Amino acid sequence: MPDPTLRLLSLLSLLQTARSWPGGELAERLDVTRRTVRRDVERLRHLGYEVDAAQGPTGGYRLAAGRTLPPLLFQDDEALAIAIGLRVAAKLALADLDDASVRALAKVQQVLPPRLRHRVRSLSAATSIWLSGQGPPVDADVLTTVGLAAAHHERVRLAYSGRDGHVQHRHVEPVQLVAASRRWYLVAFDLDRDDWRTFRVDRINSPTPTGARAVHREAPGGNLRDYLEKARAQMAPTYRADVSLHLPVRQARTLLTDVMADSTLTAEGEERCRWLSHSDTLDWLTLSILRLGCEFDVH
Amino acid sequence: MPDPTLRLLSLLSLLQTARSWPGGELAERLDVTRRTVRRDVERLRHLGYEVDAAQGPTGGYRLAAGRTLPPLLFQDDEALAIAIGLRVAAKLALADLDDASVRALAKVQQVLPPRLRHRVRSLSAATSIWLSGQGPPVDADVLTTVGLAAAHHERVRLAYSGRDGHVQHRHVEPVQLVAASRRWYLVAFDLDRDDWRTFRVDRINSPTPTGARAVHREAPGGNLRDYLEKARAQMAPTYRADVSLHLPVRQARTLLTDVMADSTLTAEGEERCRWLSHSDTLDWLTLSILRLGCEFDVH
DNA sequence: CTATATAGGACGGATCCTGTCCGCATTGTC
DNA sequence: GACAATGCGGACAGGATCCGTCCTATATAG
Repeated sequence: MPDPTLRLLSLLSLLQTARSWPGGELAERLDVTRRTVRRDVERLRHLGYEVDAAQGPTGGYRLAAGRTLPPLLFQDDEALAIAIGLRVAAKLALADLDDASVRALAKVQQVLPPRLRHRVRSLSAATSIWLSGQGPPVDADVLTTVGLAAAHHERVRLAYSGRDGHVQHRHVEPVQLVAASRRWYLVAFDLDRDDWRTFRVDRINSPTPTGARAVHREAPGGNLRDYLEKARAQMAPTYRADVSLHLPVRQARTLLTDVMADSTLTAEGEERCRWLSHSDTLDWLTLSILRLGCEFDVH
Repeated sequence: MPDPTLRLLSLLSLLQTARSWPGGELAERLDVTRRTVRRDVERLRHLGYEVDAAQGPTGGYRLAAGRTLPPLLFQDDEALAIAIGLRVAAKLALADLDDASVRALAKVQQVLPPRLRHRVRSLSAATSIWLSGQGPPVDADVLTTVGLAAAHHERVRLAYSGRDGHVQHRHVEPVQLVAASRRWYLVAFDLDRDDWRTFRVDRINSPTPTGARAVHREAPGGNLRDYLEKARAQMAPTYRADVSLHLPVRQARTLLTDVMADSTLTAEGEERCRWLSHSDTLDWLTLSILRLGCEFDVH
């Protein structure tokens, strides 16, 4: 192990196995002296990674939470678990995490050794069963493909199914993925229409990056944030709910944190509260309420 | 940026953003010459990480899938997404991933900066709603605590609820987490009983590592694998199902990959198949079948 | 008290790293 | 077809770094 960089990475990897390592054992594994191990630990600390050390016969080094997130080194099966977990997280489309899960998934999948790729596929298929009925089915591969294209500034050809089931072929420049009310949307510049469009990701099929670089464009309406807000409003919910929940308002608030965005909750006495919400699918609304597992009156 | 190790990590981080970086830009960011960047890329390749390079004016470097999984560097929100995804994955208790998700989760949580910890908590609470009814509720914190203790070889005190709801306090040395038929089990040495025991994790409450190191013991029955097999058999399913599914056998097999373990599937003509399965909860069985969304006859 | 841990200073020789040259190959654009 | 921007890699030299080998101090479990 002649390269100090490789040795530091190995050291990080060892420390991440969540057990305590005596310096002597580390020295043996890394094929250096104990003094060098101490120096390496010092370097890790200097890089912002907190290494706890315990003295005495039962002592040793272990990695702790520091200011900075250290580079994470995973085994094959752990990486697999992460990929699967992220696909599930992406499907849930939690508004708070927005596209972070897609970015992380793209990061992992980009470097996933080929031998693990097919296992992700099959495991992912297995999990998808348990998530059916949890909102519209979004293909994680489609998500990462268009998400990566947006990051790469690459053009993409895709098939888009309209409401009537008619399939159109589009040539677009993806810019941003947005999750809103448990749906994924893609903001992109439509080269055929020569204007900005927002696509529902669950209606996108077989997106293929063309390899051509996207032209840098002025954000739609001058400001991407504003445009996204407008787009979200346009993807407006079609159904509204106005129900009285037989729950104390505080309890309801905790239970509904996930769907609270754009909905209001007001107290109706001690034991009840009123919930004004909306969604674009009826299923979703009823599911949200049923999951609370309490009595309710519909207004 | 005087330290070559830190620079190499930064380079990895940049390359992981899934876009193409020209050498000049990297040189500027890392505050070195282009020649040094080339040398660093060479070093990364030598470490087993595949770096694609494209020549010409639109060229640049980007990270690709190699033989080895590189150290992954995440942003705060990406790490958050991973933690949440893994908690969900752990809850689903996929047999194929077994304890890989728990190990990965422990790895991430161990080094998660404090500022992110509470966000994991609240987001996790939000997601748990959508997973209710997906098997018995397992607290991800309990999982990682006992999982870490097993890895650390640390003793743990815990409260264990028996079938009758009676709570017992135990002092154990955790050895191994096992997922079987969508339940988590902990194999541990019970210090009070002075013998090996298998605990259902969903019945464990408030586990606290004592800090005391676990004594190295001979595996129960001389072989941990065998013991686990026996334990799984003991945790035997109480309910059996014998149904005819109105589905071609091949389609059923794909849909049931996740629950196939310990169940048999045989063809009954072209359009039907017969499924013999078992589970320890009735809910689970019915849910499994209902999720298929096909007609079925119960024998 | 003793054994075993971490912590860290001092020193010297070997090694490595980096910038600056250089010529070369490849590719997209004008 | 010329040009410019990109990647590739050899050679060299001065300076920085690294690492093993001493050393002592300090904390902790048994």
